[in-house]
Amino acid sequence: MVERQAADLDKIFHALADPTRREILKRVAQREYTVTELARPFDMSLAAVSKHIKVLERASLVRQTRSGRTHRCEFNPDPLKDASALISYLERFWGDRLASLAQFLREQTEPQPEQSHATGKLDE
Amino acid sequence: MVERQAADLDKIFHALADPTRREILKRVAQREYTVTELARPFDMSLAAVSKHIKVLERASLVRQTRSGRTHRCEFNPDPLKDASALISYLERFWGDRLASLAQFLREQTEPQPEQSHATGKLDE
DNA sequence: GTTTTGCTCAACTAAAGGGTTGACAATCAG
DNA sequence: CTGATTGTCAACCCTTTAGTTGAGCAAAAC
Repeated sequence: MVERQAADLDKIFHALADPTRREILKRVAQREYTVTELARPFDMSLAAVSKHIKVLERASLVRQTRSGRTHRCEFNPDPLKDASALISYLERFWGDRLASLAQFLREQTEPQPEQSHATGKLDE
Repeated sequence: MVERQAADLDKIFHALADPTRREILKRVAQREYTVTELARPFDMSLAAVSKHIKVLERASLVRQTRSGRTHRCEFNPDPLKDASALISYLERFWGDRLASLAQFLREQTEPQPEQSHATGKLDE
C-alpha cells in the first residue's frame, strides 16, 4: 500500500469524524436523499447541514446532483476502501508483531533440552 | 450496531485524519517506540509530536508507559474495530441497496408470466 | 404574474487544531 | 554534584471548523 494520497485520507477520515456526518452517511447509504430530507432530523440550520454535505463531497463520499431545485445526494463507497486499507494495514502489522513475539518466545523455551517439562504450554 | 459511543468514533476518526499521526501509528503497530524515536523523522518540534501522541492516546489507539525518563508508546488496535464496524455497516447497506435495485430491475424485466415459480425463496 | 420552497453563498463568531517557544521535572551519565 | 537527555506543560499564534444569520437565486406552486 502506497499511502494513497495522504491528503485524500485526511479528507475521508475528517469527514467520518463527526456524528452528524456519520448519520447522514448511514442514511444516504440506503437510498438517495434530498438536502432538506437529510436536514430534518437535525437540530441545526439547513445551511449547516449543507456544509456537512459539502465536507462529505470533498471526501468523495457523497455526490450531489441537481434535479430541478432539489439536490439529490447519493452515496459513494469507494473512498471507504482507502480507509479500510489503512486500518487493515495497521492490524496486519500488529498481527505480525504478535506472531514475531510468539516465535521469539517459542525459540527462547525450546533450546533447553534439560528442562524436563519445557514443552508445556507457555503462559500468555 | 448501536452507534457505539459516537464520541469515541469522533476521537478515533479524528486521530486518523492527520498524516503525522497515521505515520506514527504505522510505526507503532510494528514495535514499541519512545517519543524521541517517533519524533525523529518529522520536521517539527518534540512537543508537537508529543501532542499528536496525546491525540492518539485519547482515542485509545496508543498507550504510553513510563520506564525511567523515557516513555514507551505501544499500539492498541481495539478502537480500529469500531472504525471498521462503521465502514462495514455503510458498505453493507450500500450493498443491500444495490441488491434491492437489482431485484427491482429483475422484477421489471421479467415478463410476469403466471407467477409460475412463486414458491421460490423470498427475499428476507 | 406572486409567493413558497429548496438550496447555496457570504459574512460573521466562537471554539478547536496544529504548530511554536520556554520553563520545568525527572532520570541518567560524568 | 553537575550536566545532558527525555518528555510534558503552559502560553501564545494562526488557521480551520462548526455553527449562525441574512441575502439571493431558481424552480414549483398557486
